Amino acid sequence: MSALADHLLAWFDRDGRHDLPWQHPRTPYRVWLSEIMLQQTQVQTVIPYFTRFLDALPTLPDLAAADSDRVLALWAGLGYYARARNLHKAAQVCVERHGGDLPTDFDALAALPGIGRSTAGAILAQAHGLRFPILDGNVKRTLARYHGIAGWPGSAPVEKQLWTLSESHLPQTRLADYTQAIMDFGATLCTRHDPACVLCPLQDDCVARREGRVAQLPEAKPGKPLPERRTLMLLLHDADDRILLARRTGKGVWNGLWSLPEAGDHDEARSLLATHAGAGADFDAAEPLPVFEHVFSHYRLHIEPLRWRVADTRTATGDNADLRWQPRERLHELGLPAPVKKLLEGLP
DNA sequence: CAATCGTGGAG
DNA sequence: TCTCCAAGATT
Repeated sequence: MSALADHLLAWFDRDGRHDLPWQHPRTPYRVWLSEIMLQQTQVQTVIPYFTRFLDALPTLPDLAAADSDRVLALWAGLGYYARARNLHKAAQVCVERHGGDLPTDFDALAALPGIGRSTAGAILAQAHGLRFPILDGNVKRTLARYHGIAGWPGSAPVEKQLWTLSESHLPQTRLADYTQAIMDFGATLCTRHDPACVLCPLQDDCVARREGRVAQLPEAKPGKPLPERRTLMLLLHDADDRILLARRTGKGVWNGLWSLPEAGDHDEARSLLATHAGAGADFDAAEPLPVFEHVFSHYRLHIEPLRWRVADTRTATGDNADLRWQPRERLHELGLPAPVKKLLEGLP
C-alpha cells in the first residue's frame, strides 16, 4: 500500500471529519448532490444549502420531477448556476435511462451533465467504494507539495502528472474513507495558507517540507486584471407592490435566474419603461438608488439601479413567459442573483 | 487552450 | 481595499 494512503487513513480515523451531512447516510444521491455543490465552494458555505435542498427534494426522482424554477430557487446564492441546471438535467436522464439511479459505470456517470472525471471518481469511491482517483483542489495541493511538483496545477501537463500520481496512491481497500481522507486533509491541515506541517502525518516524506518550498507550492494561477462592465437595473413597482422580474436566458451570467430588467444606457431604459409600464410612465420620475458593485470571477459589474412607481402594468407581461410581476413577499419562490436579492430585500 | 461561469471569506 | 481562491465542468 502507498505510504501516503496508509498515513492518511490513520490520520482520518483520528482527525478527519466524520459528521458532515452527506456522510449519514452516504447514499449515491446525497454524495452526488454534495459533490456538485462543493465544486469551487467551501464546506461551510454548502452545508445549509445541502440541508435545505435535500429536505425539499429528498430523492433523485423528486429532483427529476421538480420544476426548474424551484431547483434554481434552492440553488440561488450558491453561484455557478450551470451546476444546478446540469444537476436537474442529469436527474432526468437517470430516470429516463438508468432506472432512477445514478449509473455505477464510470463512463456512463461521467457522461452525465456536470459530472467530470474528478466528480465521477468521487461519487464512485464514496458511494460505492470503487477504486477511482479524484483530482480536486485539495488533492492537487497535497500532491504538489508531497511530490514537489512545480507549475500551476491547472495547466495541462501538470494536471496530467497529478492525475497519474493521484491514481498511484489509491489503496486497495477503504476507497470511500481514503477519498474523504485526502479531501479532509487538504481542507483542514494541508491548507493553502499556513498549513499545519508540524502536525502532518506525511511530513517525513513530503518533498516541499524537506526542501522548504511549502509556501511556494502549489504555484498560483497566472493572474490577469478584471475587466469592468456597467449596467442599469430597472426596478418597477406596481400599485400592489409587485416587482417586474425578467428571466435571464441565453448566454452570460445568471442564466435561468430571475433578475431585474437591464439596460445599457438611458435610451434603452426609457424604451424598456415604455414597453413594460405603458406610455404614461414618466422616465424622468426615476428614483436613482445607490450604485454598487458586484464582482464575478471574470469581471467586475457596476450596477446602477433606477426605481419607478408605475400604475399601468397591463401591457407588461401577458404572453411573455420570461417576464412577470412578482409580489415582494413571494420573491423567495424564485432564484434571484445574490446582489439582486440583496438589493430587493434592503429596499425601504 | 483560454474563457466562461458566482459567491463569500480569509489574509 | 484588494487579491486570491474553495470538493471543476463545459465550450
